[in-house]
Amino acid sequence: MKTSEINFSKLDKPVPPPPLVVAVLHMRFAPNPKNLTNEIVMISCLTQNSYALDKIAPNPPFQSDFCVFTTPQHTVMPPDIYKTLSNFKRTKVQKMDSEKALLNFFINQYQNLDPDLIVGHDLQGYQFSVLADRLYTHNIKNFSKLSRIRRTSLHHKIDKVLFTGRLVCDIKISAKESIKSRAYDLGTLCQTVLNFKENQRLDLEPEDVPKMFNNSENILKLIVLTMSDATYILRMLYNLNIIPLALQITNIAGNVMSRTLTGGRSERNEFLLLHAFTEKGYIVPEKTPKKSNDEKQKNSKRKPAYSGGLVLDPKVGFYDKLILLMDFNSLYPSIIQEYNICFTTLTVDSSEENILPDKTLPVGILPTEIRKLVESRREVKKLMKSIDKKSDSYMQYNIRQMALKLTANSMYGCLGFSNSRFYARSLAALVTLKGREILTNTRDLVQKMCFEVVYGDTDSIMINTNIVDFDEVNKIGNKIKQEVNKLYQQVELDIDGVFKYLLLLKKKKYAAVTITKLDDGKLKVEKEYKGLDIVRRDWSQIACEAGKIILDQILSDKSTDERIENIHNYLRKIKTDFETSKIPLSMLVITKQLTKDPKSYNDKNSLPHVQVALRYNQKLGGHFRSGDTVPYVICDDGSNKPATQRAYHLDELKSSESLKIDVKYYLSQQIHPVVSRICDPIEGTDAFQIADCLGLDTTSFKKPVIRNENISELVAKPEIKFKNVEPFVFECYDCKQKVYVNSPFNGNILFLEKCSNCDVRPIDYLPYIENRLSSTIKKYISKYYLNVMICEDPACDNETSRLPAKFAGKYPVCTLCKGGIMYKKYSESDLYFQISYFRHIFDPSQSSKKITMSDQIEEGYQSLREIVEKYLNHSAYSVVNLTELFSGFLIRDSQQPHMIFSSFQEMDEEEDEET
DNA sequence: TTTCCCGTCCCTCATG
DNA sequence: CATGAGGGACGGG
Repeated sequence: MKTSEINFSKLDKPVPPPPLVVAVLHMRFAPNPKNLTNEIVMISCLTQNSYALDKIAPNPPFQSDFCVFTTPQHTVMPPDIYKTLSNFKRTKVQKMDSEKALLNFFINQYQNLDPDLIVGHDLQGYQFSVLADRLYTHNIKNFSKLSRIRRTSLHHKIDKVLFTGRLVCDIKISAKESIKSRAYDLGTLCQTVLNFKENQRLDLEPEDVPKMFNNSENILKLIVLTMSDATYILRMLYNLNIIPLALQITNIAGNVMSRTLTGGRSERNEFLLLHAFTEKGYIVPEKTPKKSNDEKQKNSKRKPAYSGGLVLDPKVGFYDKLILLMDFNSLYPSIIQEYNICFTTLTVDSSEENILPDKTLPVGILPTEIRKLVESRREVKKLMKSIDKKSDSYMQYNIRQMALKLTANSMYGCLGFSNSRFYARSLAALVTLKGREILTNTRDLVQKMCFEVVYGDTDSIMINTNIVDFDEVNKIGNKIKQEVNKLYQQVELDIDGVFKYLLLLKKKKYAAVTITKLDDGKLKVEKEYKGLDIVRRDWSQIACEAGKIILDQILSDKSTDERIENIHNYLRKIKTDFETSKIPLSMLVITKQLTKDPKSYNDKNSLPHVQVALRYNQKLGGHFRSGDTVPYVICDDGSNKPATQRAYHLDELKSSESLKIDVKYYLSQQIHPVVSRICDPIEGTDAFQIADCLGLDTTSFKKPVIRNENISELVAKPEIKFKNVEPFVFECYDCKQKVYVNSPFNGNILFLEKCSNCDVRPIDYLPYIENRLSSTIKKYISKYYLNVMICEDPACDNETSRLPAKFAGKYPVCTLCKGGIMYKKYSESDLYFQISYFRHIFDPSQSSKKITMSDQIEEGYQSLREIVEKYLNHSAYSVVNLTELFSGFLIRDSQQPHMIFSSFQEMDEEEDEET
C-alpha cells in the first residue's frame, strides 16, 4: 500500500488491488503489585490478507501469526522454555528478556506487516491505553511506526492516535452496535456470537497471569490461550459482518470509515446531510462546540425535550384466538416524506401549532435523501429475490439493505439529538406528532370496522380477530390495510404477523406465539418475548429460565389444569433444587451495566453493581469502567444488611469460606416476582400460590385490593347478631396506644374524630388505618384458610388441618376418637360475620342516633366501608347461601372445603375490562 | 464522552 | 406506616 511500491508504468494495464492486511491484536497484562498498573507480558498477532473490505470473509489458513512474550517482573524464565517453544511449528513464538524488548520487537513486526485493519477486543480505552502507558514509561522512540504518520512527542494521551492511518475495529464496540448480549466481554461474546459452551473458553484475569509463568508448561498454555482468543476475535469479526456493514454505512453517509467503526451514530448522519445540503448550494450550520448549560443534565436523566410515540392502553389478558399484528413500514421516514418535513420547508417554531408545509413547496432535502435511501433499498431487495440465498452477493446485498434501513431510520433520531449539527427539535416533534395522529386514526378506523384493538405501540396495532382460521385472518388484515392506506401516499400499513396465542401483560410487555405459513403450506409456530423480565439481562438466568418455562406452559396447547399443575410442580422443584444447591452458580449471576465511572455515582451504597465494581477495582488488575457490565450474586454474609449491600463477585464467593448464596433472596426477589408477573392474568394461580410453592412466607404476598364497588343489598342490611366477633384494633399513630373499635360510637364520639387516649385525630392518618383494616381482614381470611378442624367431642380435643378420609354422611369423622364429627374451628360463617361486623362499626349513619359529620370524617368512613365491602362483595358465593352459612359448616360434594374468597381473581379482571 | 422518547420495575429517602 | 419523588437500569419501537 505504500506509494513507493506502486509501479506507475503499469498503470495503463489493469492492476490487481494491493492486498489488505488484516491483523488481530491481542495482549496479556500482568498487574504490577507496587503501583497497580498493568504491564504487558504477551502480545499475539494473527494476520490475514484480503482483497476488498466488503469481501473480508473467513478463509483460513491464516497468513501468518506471531506471539511475543516476556516474564512479569521478579519472575524467572523456566530453564526448559526453549525446548517447549520448539513445539510451535507454524506460529512464530519469541521470548524477550524485558518488556521494553518486547515492545520494540512488536513495533518492528508491525512495521513489516503494515496492517491496514487492526482488530481486537476492548482496544479503545483499555488495551491501547495500557500500550500507550508502557510505550511512554519505556520511552520507546519509534512508537509512531505503529501508525502511518510520523510523530515525535510521546505523551499519555497518545492511545487515541497510536494507530493513525490504519482502520481500527474494536469488536467490543461493534458488537454493542449490532447484537444484544448479556455482556460484551470476550468470554460472553464467544457464547453469544460463536455459540460457545459455558466454559469452552478459559478466561484469565490479569491477576492470574503471573502464576502462569511458574513453569514452561503453563507458559505454553498461556500462549495457546492467547492465540486462541485472537482466532475467536477474527471469527466474530466475520460472523457479525462488521467490516462489510461499516463499509456500506460509510458509502451511504459519506463519512470516514474509521469513525464508523468507533461508533457514534449522529456523525454519520451529519455527513449525509452535509453532502446533500452542500450539493444543493446551501450553507450548512456551524458546528457548535458544546453547551456548558447542559453540563448538570449530562449524566442525570434530563426530562424529554418533546413528546414521542403513542402507546395504546393494552387490554391485558391471555388470548387464544388469532391476533393480527399490523404495523407501518418505517413510519417516521415515511412521515417525513408524506408531509415534506424539512429544514427547507418549515420555520423553526412551527411545530407547536401542528403547521404543515405548504403543499406547493418543492420537495425538501430531507425527504429527498430519505426517498433515495428507501428507493435504493427497494432496488436492492428486488435484486435479492432473483439470487440464490446462499450466494456471496446475496449476503452483500442483504448487508447493504440493512445499512440503508439503519441510515433511514436513524435520520429522525438525529433531528432530536441536541448535540447534533442538524438538531431540529421542532421537526422531530412534528414527526412524532404526526405519528401519534396516524396511530390514533388507524385505531379508530379499525374499531369502526368492528374489530377489537387490544394494543398498539408507536407504529403498530394488535387486533383480536376472535377467529382461528389463518387465511381468514389474513383476509381481514388485507381489508384493513386497504382501508388505512387509502388515507396516505407514503405512509403504508402492512401485516406484520399473526399470533396464535398472546399473553399481554403491560405496555411494552408481552409474549406471543407467532404463526406463519411456509412455502409448502405448512404452518410454523415460533415464540416471541417482548419486554418481559426474562429478556432482560438484569435478572438472574435462573429467574429468566423459570419464567420462560412457566411462560411456555401458558403458551402451550395443554389443558388449563395441566398447565397450572406443571407450573406449580416446576416451582416446587426449583425450591428443592435451591435447597439442595443443585443450581449452578452461573445461573445466579445478575449483570448490570455501569453507565458512568463507578467512582462518580452519588449513592454507591444502594447500587450493588457499583459496590462490586469499586471493590473489584481495588484489587489487582480489576478494571470495571463506564459501559462495562458487572456480574454479581447476592450472598448471605452473616450480616443483616439489605440485599443490595450483599452483592459479591463470583470470584469473591468462590474464594470465601463464610459467604453463601442467599437462597431466600433468589426465591423471593428473583423467581417469585418474575413468575407472578407472568401469571398475573392467568386463572388458577396467583402470587400467593406461587409463593406457597416456593416455600415463602405467603402473608407478605397478598396484595391489598382497595376499590370502589357496589354492594349487594343483601349484604348491606344483614339482620344479624354479632357474636364471637373481635373488635377492630389499631395503634394510635401518635401515642402508640391501642384503640379498640367495637361499635359505631364510643359514647357519642366517632372514633375517627378522636383517639381514645390522646388528642390526635385518627382521620389525619387515615391511610394507615385503611391499611390496618385490610391486613386485619386478611388475617381473618388466613385464619379461615388454615382450615383447622376440631372434634365436636370436648373430651377428644382433636385438632387437624387435614381432611379426614372417613365421612359420616356430609361430615368428616374424627381421626382420633373415631366417633365425633369434625367442624371447622374457624368457619365460613365466623369469617363472614367478622367482616360484616366491621362494616357495621364503620357505619354510624345506620344507627338510630342523629349525628352530624364533617365531610372529611364522612369520607373517611366511606373509604373504610369500601374496603370492607370489597371483601364482602367478593364473598357473594356464600352470601347467597346464607342459610347454609347459618347451618354451621359443610363440605360440598366433590369439593375440598372451599374458600368463600375464591372470586378475587375474577373480580380484578372484571375491573380491568371496564377501563 | 452521547439518535430519540415511552414505560416498567427496583431501590432509597424525605414527607405526611 | 404509606406515598411519591428521584436515581438507575433496561427494553420497545
